[in-house]
Amino acid sequence: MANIKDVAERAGVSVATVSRVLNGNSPVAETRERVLAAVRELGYRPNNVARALRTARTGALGLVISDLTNPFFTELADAVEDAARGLGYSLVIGNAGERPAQQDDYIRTLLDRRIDGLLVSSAGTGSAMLREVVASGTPLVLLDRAVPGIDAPCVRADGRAALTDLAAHLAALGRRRPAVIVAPAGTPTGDERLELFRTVLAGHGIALPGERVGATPDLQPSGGRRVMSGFLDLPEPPDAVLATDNLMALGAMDELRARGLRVPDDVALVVYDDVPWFAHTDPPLTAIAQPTRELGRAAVRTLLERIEGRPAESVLLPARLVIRRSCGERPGT
Amino acid sequence: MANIKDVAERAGVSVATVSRVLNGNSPVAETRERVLAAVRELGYRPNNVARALRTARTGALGLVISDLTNPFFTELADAVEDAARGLGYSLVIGNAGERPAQQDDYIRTLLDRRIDGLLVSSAGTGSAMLREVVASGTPLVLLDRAVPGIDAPCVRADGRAALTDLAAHLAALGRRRPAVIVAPAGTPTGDERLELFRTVLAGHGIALPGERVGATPDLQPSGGRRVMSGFLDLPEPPDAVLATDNLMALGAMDELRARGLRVPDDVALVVYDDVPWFAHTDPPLTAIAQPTRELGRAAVRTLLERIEGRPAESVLLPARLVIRRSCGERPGT
DNA sequence: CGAGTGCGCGTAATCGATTACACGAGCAGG
DNA sequence: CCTGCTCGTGTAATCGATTACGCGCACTCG
Repeated sequence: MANIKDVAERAGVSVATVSRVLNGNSPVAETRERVLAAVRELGYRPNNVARALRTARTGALGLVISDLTNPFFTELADAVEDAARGLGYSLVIGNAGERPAQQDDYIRTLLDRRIDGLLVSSAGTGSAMLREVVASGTPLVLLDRAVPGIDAPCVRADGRAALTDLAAHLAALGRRRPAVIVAPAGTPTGDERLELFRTVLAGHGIALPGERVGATPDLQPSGGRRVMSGFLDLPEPPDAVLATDNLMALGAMDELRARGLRVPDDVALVVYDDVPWFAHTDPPLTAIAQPTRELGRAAVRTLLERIEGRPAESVLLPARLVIRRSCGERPGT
Repeated sequence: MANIKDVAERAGVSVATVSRVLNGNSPVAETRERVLAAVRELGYRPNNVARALRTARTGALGLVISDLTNPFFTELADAVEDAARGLGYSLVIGNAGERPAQQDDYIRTLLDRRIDGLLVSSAGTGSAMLREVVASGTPLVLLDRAVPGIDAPCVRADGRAALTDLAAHLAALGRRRPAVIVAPAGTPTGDERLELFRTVLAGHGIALPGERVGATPDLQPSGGRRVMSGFLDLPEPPDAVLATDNLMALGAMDELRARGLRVPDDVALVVYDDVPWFAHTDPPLTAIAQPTRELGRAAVRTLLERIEGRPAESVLLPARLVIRRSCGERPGT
């Protein structure tokens, strides 16, 4: 591949001039056309590695995502990628697969690659590497999941309004025995969503006893199914179930179908995360939609603030309740 | 951040020695411990940008994927990422969103970044940049979609056996009027799947007339729904429908439900691509499962062959039919 | 005891760009 | 006509690593 020296020779100028023409940092006159012609003829493209070494800017962002195959994170990654490209950055992606050790591995690799900034939706809460990132001075923005003790802006969705609406929705439909399938303890979002929901339910005089809260070992369908099975075996089974993550809801539906129960007639079902598929299930699922693409965009924007040395705030975007048919007909519909 | 010079000073040796200790290329004796100690104390990590410049190896692979939000490609990307990491490579990802122009953009960026190798599941068939990649000598492997005129190994799934099984399955269940929802013309996989299916159906004396072949403008659910609607309006509507890509099947199901038709009683439904969700729909969908993760692994393996200068062959892995309940009960079940 | 061998290490070139500094030419003002 | 700008360009340092080459020392062997 042609390098800047080849171009300089062909145009009969120095490498400095070529660089200046290409970067437009300082005015260049008559040689300009000759340089551009040489560039065209040789098909020259600047070597980004060399440029990165000299300028200490790689033009790449790192994204460490907790689980790429989870549709919520897929969409988030897609949005981040899109936003990054729009701003002229490439994206180096790492999938932690919900394993903190692998996450640390990735962060290390990304730091070694001297990415300009890092986005992390942390798998665990006690990452030593995250601390190192902060110490290294690499701009960091947390995505979807805050990590206590890490001084970095966090971009995520606020479920309060949506959960408040949901509680009202369920109350209006006469559901009095809600249950929640939560992510394993330690996943910050799970616990938080549970507590919020409990609080807003209380506002309607509806209790959420511990027996109707079931944690899964992971975020997979199988766990959702097991928890749902436990709920249905209770002397007083729930009449409405909220799954705090999307995949778990699938398993929950399987169990309901296997027992011949119907949604929403026998049990109402609500999912946290509105992945496109949920509009196509039978019945279409009422869901709490996080503004996924906006989160991705906001995260990149926030990261760029940090990269450019400006202070950056955490961002909290409201999630909203999308009412479909899995809780029963809306009153007045 | 500390660099190799800092380490050398602290250990009282030259930078060459530090490099040698760290890379183990040539024997180093007594100073070894001092160097390692200095590395530890300073928290030194080699700068990958500088290393890449010098060695002309970045340790990064590029993946340009046609549509990251399509579950098939999500899983493929995940598998590629996993395999790449396992071999010590990072992955720079680009989502073409089925737009050839954006794909070319990405390929260009990746070449500029001097990635060691490139994986592309091409959005279009006439990419000028792909030609340039080959010309540039950057190792290239095509993924899932072959591109005519591009001399690079292609890793994809062979649906012949699965479609043969499917034809037999449908024939055994007495379905005589199959239909196919295909991807827009120009998507190589779509056309190929259609022709294969037509051929194997003929083996059972079943025809696939043009009126029961419907193309969608994109791979989205809405298109699938429109095509299905057209099928159902035919004087002789189909009794079995194959969707050649996963998302289109969702729309097709929507249309069936909207018309009060039942799967499989009224219409059998089969999907190309077995995304995990299909096991959780009602009814669970019979699908043609591509060996997605194996494809990802094979692609990375093939790319590495090319990177290391060995010749590499195309890979064709068999897809298989996963029978669930969307075509009716299996005879003998 | 001297020459040869090999090991361990330092010096310096190199990868391909950016950019500080200097220099020559052209031009304006006094 | 000389001084001093400005403008355009070249020279060379620099980013942080790897690595070819060479040197000195210790050891071995004749």
